Amino acid sequence: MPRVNDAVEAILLEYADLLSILSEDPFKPRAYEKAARAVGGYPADLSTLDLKGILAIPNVGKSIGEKVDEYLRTGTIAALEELRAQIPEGVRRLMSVPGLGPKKAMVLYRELGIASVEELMEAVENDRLAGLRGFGSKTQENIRRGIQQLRASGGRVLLNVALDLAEGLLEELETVPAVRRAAVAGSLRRMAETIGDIDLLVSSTDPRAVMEAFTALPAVERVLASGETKTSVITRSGLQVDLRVVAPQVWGAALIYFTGSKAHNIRIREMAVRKGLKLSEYGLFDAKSGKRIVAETEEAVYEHLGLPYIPPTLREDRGEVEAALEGDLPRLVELKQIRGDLHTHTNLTDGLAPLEEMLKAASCLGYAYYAVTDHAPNLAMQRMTDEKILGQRERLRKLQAGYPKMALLHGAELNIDPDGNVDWDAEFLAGFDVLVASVHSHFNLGKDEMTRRIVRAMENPFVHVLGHPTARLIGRRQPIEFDLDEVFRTAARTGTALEVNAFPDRLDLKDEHILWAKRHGVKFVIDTDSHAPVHLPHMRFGVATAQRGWLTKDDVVNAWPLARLKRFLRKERVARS
DNA sequence: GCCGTTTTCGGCCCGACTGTTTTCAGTCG
Repeated sequence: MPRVNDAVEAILLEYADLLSILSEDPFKPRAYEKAARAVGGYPADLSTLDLKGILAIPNVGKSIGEKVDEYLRTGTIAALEELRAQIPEGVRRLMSVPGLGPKKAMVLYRELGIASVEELMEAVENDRLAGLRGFGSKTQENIRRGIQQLRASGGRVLLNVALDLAEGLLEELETVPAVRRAAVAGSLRRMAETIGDIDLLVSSTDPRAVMEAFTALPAVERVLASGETKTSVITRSGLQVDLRVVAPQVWGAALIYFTGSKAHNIRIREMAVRKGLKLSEYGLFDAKSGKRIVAETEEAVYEHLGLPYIPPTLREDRGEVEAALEGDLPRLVELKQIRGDLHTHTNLTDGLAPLEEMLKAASCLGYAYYAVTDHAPNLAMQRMTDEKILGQRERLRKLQAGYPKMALLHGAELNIDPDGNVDWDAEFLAGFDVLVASVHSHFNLGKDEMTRRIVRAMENPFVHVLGHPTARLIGRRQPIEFDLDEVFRTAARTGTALEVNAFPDRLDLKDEHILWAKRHGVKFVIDTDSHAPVHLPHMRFGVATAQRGWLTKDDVVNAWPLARLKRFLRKERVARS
């Protein structure tokens, strides 16, 4: 179930956006943004708090606290409704065009009445922006390109958003008496990085009752179509959900069919044909007699095709059918094999929680080791100093006694500057247990320059991990451009692990690049980049992405026992210095 | 609007980049 905290976070962010358009005071919207982040990262469920409890959340004071309380009691905020009445929703969406902020969005609305991305595109095409103060030819071109980028990402949502919604719907469906089994299918079951719509599968002998219950769910805003086998709805969050209902005896065949991918299905259907069989969502049939052979479980269907079970995260027709036939399917890394997190933050820099709280939350996950890697000084906005990070190390060493089962590692997230240098000199760097180095700025270097920059950072003997290698933010920032082969070769040569960043808007490296890098003999680390305790469980998205990149336990250094991890960190340092 | 003191109001992560300006506003991270 999505937490109500997430809904409140979204509401406060909307309030902040509207204020940034309407208010001259730049600090007010920032106060709402800070409060929104604090609420999203707050460990307690807001619905369990009274006003006093709400006011205990950092950065939530009287004014915002009362608005949150109002929302929890009534489902709406009067002040927000007033702002909404002044600014059409489309104007707010203008700000999602890269390069457009609140001020320019307001100029467009006030001067030209532009209140949607579509109207903006039309205005650009008809050259109506010319002469508008602050909108020169380059700005117009940037807007045009920005809109194209926006369109390319379509109406897709991030994996965690779709999964929260889907799991909530499943929970509710499972309480319906007519529902035998219920599962997520489609791209969401394959854990693709973004999701266009949610596919749910239910088995039942009474489809009509299931459909009635489904369309009556509170999350459903509008029913697009509803029949005996398929119903499509739009949820309040704007996401489309397709529900299919099948007979219990064809569950497995239907699950394969609706999980896809389409390309994977085509491959295995072709295999069936060559064997004199026919595969559909209703089962595997003998082509001649039309008699059903198997359908009840996925395993049975694959087995009768002469295949082992293929995990959903592999079903992309990237060679998994061939590998299955050869008996070469990888034994994919699993969440329960992950022994620690090597990239996390605290409120010493831009995290939301103090060191102690992060450690406590991590130990609840049963980790054998855990690294704290706050930002280094060159990311000036974080105001890190040598004294602060050494003080943190001292605190961490003292806290170790309280965690007999979890080794506490002290690290930092270094900044790779345009020349490939990182924060601090060798002597200072040598004092850390683990160091992640990442690109945080200068995203627009030429490809060769960018490649040299990253290669140089990996050649630094103290850098263990290249953090979020392409620096992309899904739907918001394009990946930086560099020579992937060169970087992957360097990672293998220098023994630098490439990060699979599990944060849902990063998932960086992405699945295809992981698969590619693995062929170079690279080792990986799956990290959450957590900025609050509630981010630590994002590990599942990183593991799913690693699975989509065919990684096994042996490929992933934080699936190794502590002793082997330490050898990796030590050995590589010696070998390269 | 929040916070922390300077206990009643002033500061609020800081810096770079871009495109537009003619000395800077807006946007971004």
